[in-house]
Formats: sequence, C-alpha cells, structure tokens
Amino acid sequence: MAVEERALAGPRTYTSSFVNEELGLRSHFDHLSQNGNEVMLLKSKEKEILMNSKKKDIVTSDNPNTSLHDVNKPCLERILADRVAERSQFNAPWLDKAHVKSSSISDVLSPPLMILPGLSPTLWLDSPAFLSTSQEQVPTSIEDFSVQNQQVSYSAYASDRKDALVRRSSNSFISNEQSPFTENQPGQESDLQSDSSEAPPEDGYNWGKDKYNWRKYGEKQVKNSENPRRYYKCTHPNCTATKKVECTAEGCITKIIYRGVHKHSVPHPSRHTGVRSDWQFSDGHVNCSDYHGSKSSFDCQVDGQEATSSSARIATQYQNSSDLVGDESKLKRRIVETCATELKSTPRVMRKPKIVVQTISEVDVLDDGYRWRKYGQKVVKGNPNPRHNHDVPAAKNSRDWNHETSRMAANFLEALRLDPAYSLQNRMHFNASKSIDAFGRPETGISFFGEQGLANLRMARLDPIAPVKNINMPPQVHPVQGQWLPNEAGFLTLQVDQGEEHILEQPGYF
DNA sequence: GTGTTTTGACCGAAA
DNA sequence: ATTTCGGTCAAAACA
Ligand SMILES: [Zn+2]
Repeated sequence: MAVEERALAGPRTYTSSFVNEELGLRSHFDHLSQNGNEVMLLKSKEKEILMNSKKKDIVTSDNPNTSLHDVNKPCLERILADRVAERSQFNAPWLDKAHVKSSSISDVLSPPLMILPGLSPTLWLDSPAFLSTSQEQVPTSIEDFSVQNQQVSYSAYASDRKDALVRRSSNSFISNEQSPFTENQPGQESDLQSDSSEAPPEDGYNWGKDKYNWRKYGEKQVKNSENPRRYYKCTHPNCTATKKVECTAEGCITKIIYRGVHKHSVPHPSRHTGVRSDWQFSDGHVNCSDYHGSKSSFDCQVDGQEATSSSARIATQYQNSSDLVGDESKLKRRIVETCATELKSTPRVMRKPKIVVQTISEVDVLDDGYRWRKYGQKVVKGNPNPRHNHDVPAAKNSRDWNHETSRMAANFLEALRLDPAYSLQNRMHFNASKSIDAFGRPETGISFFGEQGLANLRMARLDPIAPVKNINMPPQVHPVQGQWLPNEAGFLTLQVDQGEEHILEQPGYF
C-alpha cells in the first residue's frame, strides 16, 4: 500500500466537525445470547496516574495497594458488564445483584475513589439506564454509554472457549479478524488456529481484538519496553486509523495505542444479522440510526443560563427523529490502553487486562478539504503551563463556552467509554443523582469536576415515541484537543491542548 | 493473483 | 553535527 494517506482530498464543504462512526454491537449481543454464555470482565486494578509530559500521554501502572486488586471482590466493570448482559438478555450467572446493591460497590470503590456526598453507588447502578428493559435500550445515562461502549470497544465476548480464542495463526489475530461474536462457521474456522485445547482467558475477555481490520506495517523495539511494538493500519480504504500493539513473546498484549478515528462503518461480520448503529453527534444533537432503519435522536443541549464559568448543564432528551446528516469525522484521537501482563497460559489473549490511559485528541485532518499532517507543536510564549489551561472552557461568549463544555462532556463520556471504572480509579470527581423530572420521568445525572472546572451532565430520559432498540453507541467525542490529566490535587481534568487552535477555529463551529 | 507479514532501510524529531 | 528514537516505507516473503 502506498501513499493514500498523503493524497490530497478534494475540497469539501464543511458541514460539521463531529464524528460519525458506526459500530455493530447488537450482533455481539445476539451472539452472546445465542450461546447463552456469560460475559466476564475482569476487574481493573487500581491505577495511579503517571504523566509523561513529553509524550502528553497519561500512563498508569499497577498499584497493588488497593482493594480493587482483590480478586475476590466484585469488579465494577463486571458489575457494569453484567448490567449490560442483563439488559441484553443473556446470562450473567456470576453476578450477585443483592450483593452488588448492598455493599460490593463500596468495596470496589477503593479509597482513592472519593465518593462525594450524594453519590450512592447503588443509586448509580439503579439509574434508569440500568433498569431499563431490553426493549428500550436507550442510552439514558453515562453509565449506559460507557458500559455499552465498553462492550463494543473492547469486544468483550462470551467465555465460550471456541469463541474466546483467537482463531488465526501467527499474530494475525490483530488483523482481519472477524468479530468474536460472529457465528462460527465450522468449515471456515477449522483451519484457523486451533486453540481449543488451550485454556481461554478466565475472564473471557479478549482485549486484543476489535471490530476493525488491521494490516501490520511495521514492528519496532522501543526503548523502555521489553516487548516489540507492532504497527497496524486500518485496512479500510482511505481510513487513517492506526494502532500500536505491544505484545509479549507469549502473545500477551501489554499495551494498545489507538490513533485516529475510523472513517467508515465497522466491517460487517458477514452472514450475520447484526444490528448496526450509526451515530452522529452534531452540534447538540445525537442522531442514531440502527440497522433496521429505526432512527432516533436526542438533543444534547447546553443550558446557557446555567453555563457559568464553573459549571454547565447539559440536558439530554430523547426523541424520535430521522434527520441524519452526512458528516465525515475529522477527529483524530489517540487512545492508549495499557493492559496488565498477568497472562499465564493463553497466548494472544489478554488476561486480566488493564485499561489505563485516556484519550488524546490529535487532529490530522482538518475540515478544509485537505489532509494535514501535524509536524510539530510548540508552547507559545507567555503560556508557561499550557497543560493546565482550559480546565474551564475558554470561550469568547456563552455559546463558545457551551460548545466547549459540551465537548468536555463528550470527552468525559469517551473516558468512561474506554473504562467505566477509570474515573473512579483515577480520582475523577463525580457525582450522580437520580431524580424524577418535571414530567415524572426518571432521569439520571452525573456531574464531574476537577480542580476548577465543573460540569454537570444531566441526562433526562424521555420515553421514546417509538420503542428504540439497539442504541448501543454513545455520542461521539467532540474533536476537542486535549487530554485528561491529573491536576495538582490529583483530580483528573480535561486539558485542552494549546497549539491546537485550529480546532477552535473550524468554521461553523464557534 | 491478491492481500498480509516480515524486516531492514529510511526519515524526521529530539537529544 | 551526530546520535538516538519512534514511526513509516517497501521489497520480499508468505498465505
Ligand atoms: Zn478504519
């Protein structure tokens, strides 16, 4: 493959700066349901944030001094996953709901987590999103987004051994893999790596696979890492998404770094009637269209009156709509995931994975019709500490601020999507509440704040006009440039990168 | 014949 | 100016 990355795209009309991404999730659930298997997500251990200021990555490492490390305690991720399983109508036999509701969450939320007054983990899990039935899988809360997305993002799959195992030889499990949820085609799968004799990861959770097809284009031994780094590029035409994977000799994935956003749908597992959802998050509106043509949307509105310099409220409503707008994603992001390396037996499948890092946005495609490759970044004079700017969205006016806050919120969602427990384990302050809105409908709210910035996400759930099924995707992350970084107090805050002004200067955005 | 992986070369950025 | 490093290229090998 050659140089399409550098080819100039023809001028395009700017429409939106948001991301459009399709993901097929329902098929996963279908498969899980069909096999009647359980979903197991191993807990993440407590993490401590380390900063590589040069790389602008957040790296965390194991902190053995936490209760999250205790295998015997229920894992929040498991709990959340089980909720998903529950909602998806497949078994999750290991969940002890009574236990969860009574005390286990508190155990999971180990000391580093600061549970604010008013936040009840039980309440959190009792949010409408979790209690909704499978007939109305409307993402009504952040939890909903995060959990469902975790399913997608990390391709959690049933612990059925055949399915849990990588089915190709060599290291090609990284690339060109069908979804583990795809129905097994006996003839096809037989020639693949027969790992059936090996023990699958106990968590039944394949952290190395995802729903895209990748082509390896390089491998390098990087410093300070005993494992080589392998470079992969999405095989989809004109897609610039890449990922880097570090693997032990045994095939245990220790680190995955995603970069870029796929500009296409998830490659469809053939012959499977999966449900695909298209999501668009465009200027206050989240539109969703699933595979069966049912469409829905909800508004993500910023309440300007509450939008002060320190807080904002984003009200989310669900409503029936079909105004999907063609939009191309212009966001390039980097998602770094670091996994623990405790794999004992099964090669190529991560055991007890550990998701660590946050997203770092990096735009290389601007919406001016051309593609741009970032070649440098510089701290501007007079800005001694750019990393600590923009805790509070900087804006020229309330609309700017609203947008910025909205993007912060979306990034928060993304953070949770990557790891629902992340915010907890990294001392992200948040608060959650459950209440009844003016129309008697339950609503779940979550607020998060760091050093200075404070933003409230308040998502009111409205009963959809028509039953909305299979809405499994979150609003897409706004193309904000920044990352979640711990501040001096150890709180995680979104840091909007300096030197990325082009983001804010996108026409039609502010 | 096509698509992918391997692997040393190559390149730009930073030290 | 030179070295180091991370990332990419691309030809050859491979499936
Ligand atoms: Zn792609």
